[in-house]
Amino acid sequence: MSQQPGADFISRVLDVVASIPPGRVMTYGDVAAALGSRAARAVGQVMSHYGSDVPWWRVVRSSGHPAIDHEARALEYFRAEGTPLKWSRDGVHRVDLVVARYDPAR
DNA sequence: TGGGTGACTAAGT
DNA sequence: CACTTAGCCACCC
Repeated sequence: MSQQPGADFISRVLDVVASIPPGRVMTYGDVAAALGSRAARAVGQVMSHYGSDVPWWRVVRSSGHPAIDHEARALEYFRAEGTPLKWSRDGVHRVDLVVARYDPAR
């Protein structure tokens, strides 16, 4: 009990994402885990509908790829924030999770 | 109440 | 690492 007013799944997801510092990233699974759930997909759903008010680019997939169909937009933020990046031969960019992964509990 | 959807993840190839 | 298949969870109609 003791859930704060309006503290439903959506509000908590947005709160966690907003807590990610610049230059760092979290995976969808990590955000879900921070909420005590495994609903990585549900996190993505929330981002797609409510992510416009939070740094959604700081949430990436387990492989370090940014949100599907938003890679180009995310790249601009990554470069501006100095997020550690790695590149594939085709010019496909991806976050270096080894360096940039952020754990709110640590 | 039940079924479909998706800005996902893990495991196998 | 890339692609494919199956499993998951919360949301919406």
